[in-house]
Amino acid sequence: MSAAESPAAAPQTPWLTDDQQRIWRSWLSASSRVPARLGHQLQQDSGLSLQDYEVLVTLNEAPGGSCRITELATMLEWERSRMSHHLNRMDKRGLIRRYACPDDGRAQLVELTDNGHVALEKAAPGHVNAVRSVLFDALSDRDAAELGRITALIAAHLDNQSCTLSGKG
Amino acid sequence: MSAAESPAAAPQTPWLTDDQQRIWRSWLSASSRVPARLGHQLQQDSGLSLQDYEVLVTLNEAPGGSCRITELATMLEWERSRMSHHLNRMDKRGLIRRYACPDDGRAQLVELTDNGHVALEKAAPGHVNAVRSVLFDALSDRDAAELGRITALIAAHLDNQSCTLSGKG
DNA sequence: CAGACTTGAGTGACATGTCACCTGTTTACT
DNA sequence: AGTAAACAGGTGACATGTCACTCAAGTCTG
Repeated sequence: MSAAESPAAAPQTPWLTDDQQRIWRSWLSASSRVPARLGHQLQQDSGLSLQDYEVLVTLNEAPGGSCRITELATMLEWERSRMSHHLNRMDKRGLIRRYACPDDGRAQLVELTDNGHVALEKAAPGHVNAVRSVLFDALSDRDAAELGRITALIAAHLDNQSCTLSGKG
Repeated sequence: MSAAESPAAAPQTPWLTDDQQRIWRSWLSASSRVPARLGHQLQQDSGLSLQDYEVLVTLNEAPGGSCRITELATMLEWERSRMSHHLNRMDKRGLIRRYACPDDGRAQLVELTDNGHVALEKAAPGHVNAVRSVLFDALSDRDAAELGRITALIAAHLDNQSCTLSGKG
């Protein structure tokens, strides 16, 4: 539901083909609805947002149970200021804790609090079920594998072109 | 980067397999980065957000150039209050206009202003190029078709299970 | 070492999205 | 008609995300 892919064709602009439009809209629909559904489930069942959950998981999996804020932001593909704001909120709720990095006076390390661990462990089973229910139950193993392969291609392509994008492709 | 798909397996909870985790994370990464990239391009080049653009396109394609607010929200898969807030903002910027529906005293119709049409026509070529550059340039025709087929399956699956989701899948 | 530059983190203002709730209209049922 | 339910839309409070900016600590270079 996003791209004006053909409002009275302009001179040099090749619009998307009908097929491409269909693909693009399916993608948009699925990629906005899946996280919406999962977010609702998580919020209902655990009082966590999908974002909270991502932070909890990433910290939980970090070697030593902690990592730098910038590192966390990189892993989550978030902007640093978003990370900072979100950690403030999670800090207030007692889910995470920050402390100075001994090796680098500029850096802060983040780790889960006990509350954070508990929240994650309570939320995880329901969330995993929801992921399966929303995504994997819809697909054969072969289709799921295809989806993984194709989304990996897209991600790799984004890495390559980095930020070289504006107007003309 | 989202799901804690195996923190010390709990009794009855089947976690995701390693393959499923990889698929899931590729999907998450691609589906969050694609709109981020497109949003930046659009904002830089046209001063429109991706959301503005979606509204403009949908209205532009609507038969008669106008439609009801709820109808618009349904097409965009947005909540109605989100629609309402966003239309307020776009109204203030002179992109859209609302007026009473003659057939139904409850309803409002929305349409593009001249400014809105101009903004869309200026933004469209760059956005289309960006979509192609970000998504279709990464994929063979066959892969793109596969992506369309699979995302359509996911969307259809979401339609079916509607909101029957909470905890156990 | 001084000064310029880079890096890690945070902040305030503002844009956007969600939730619970309100108002006015239409529809359905009796 | 009379009333309950459903519906269209809107609002305020609050959660979240972005942008431009600041500050402090490390790094590099003459």
